Amino acid sequence: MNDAFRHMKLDFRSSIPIYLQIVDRVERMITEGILKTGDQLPTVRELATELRVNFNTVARAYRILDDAHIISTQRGRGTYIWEEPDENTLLDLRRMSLEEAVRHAVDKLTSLGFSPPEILEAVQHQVDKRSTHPDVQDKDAD
Amino acid sequence: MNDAFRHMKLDFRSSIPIYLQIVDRVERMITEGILKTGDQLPTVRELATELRVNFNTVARAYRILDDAHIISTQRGRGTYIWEEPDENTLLDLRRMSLEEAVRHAVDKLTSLGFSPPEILEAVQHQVDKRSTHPDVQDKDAD
DNA sequence: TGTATTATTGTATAATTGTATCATTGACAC
DNA sequence: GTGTCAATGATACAATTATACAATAATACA
Repeated sequence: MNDAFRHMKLDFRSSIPIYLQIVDRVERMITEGILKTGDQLPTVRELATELRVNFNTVARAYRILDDAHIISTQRGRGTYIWEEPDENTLLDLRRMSLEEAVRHAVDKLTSLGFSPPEILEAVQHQVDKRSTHPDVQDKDAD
Repeated sequence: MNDAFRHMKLDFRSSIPIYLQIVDRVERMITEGILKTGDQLPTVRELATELRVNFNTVARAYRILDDAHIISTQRGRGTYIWEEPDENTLLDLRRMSLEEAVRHAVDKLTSLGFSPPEILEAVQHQVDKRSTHPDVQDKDAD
């Protein structure tokens, strides 16, 4: 299993359900270029053992990612990153101004106890990542 | 279920509400060392049956203990004595929650056609605003 | 090869867990 | 009386787990 999955920590106390936390982690690994097109994900049972949850919980996360065409799960075969990941199609989007959106996001984060400089740094980090890992399409990576 | 819970007698005539009595008993079991970090508590329904009260009453007690970070209730999994996460885990979780929130926000905005530098600049703007006028909450912006 | 057998994969469904919401009860002030 | 409010109960719900299952792959053997 990809080492990145080993370091995937979950917060069992969070009000965010575990299966959504898993969805999030996988999406992030794709965005960051850790997972590429065609890569195999851990089996539901492997990942479940690693995370100490029931494999159905992992299966539920995979199911969501599958519905969103981010991954492709095949009974008896395994789970793979979808051939043409297009994360932008996954998001239910609303129209809002940039200013407004940013203000809301920053509001939310400061209310969670993050300081503005901290937030700025995180955004900087995100933006950097996007210029370092632009649309990776490496089919023969395995 | 831990035997200690079996001997947990409640006073239904007391003016002290049942849920508070339960809170008290659990706290006592912890200070007495009967319950240790990570131990699983009876399910709300188990304990409710044992004490002959409605399971919502037990749930209410558990909720209070959960808010106080004495126990950790997890839907579908059960209830456990709180384990204080070590410093590193805390920092990890905090960092992850920030990263994920930022990633989602940036995802959303780029999918709306804003470029990363553009987003970064908007955030910079927001952050500046807050450090110059820390009290103002920009009431009329929506 | 071909095929039977076994192991491994994800899937479907029901049971178990805590949560949210509203209804009922009972004590108490007026 | 009756209005109010906290405590408790009833019910429906959501997340997770347990179990049995079906599809695919891997293996053994003729």
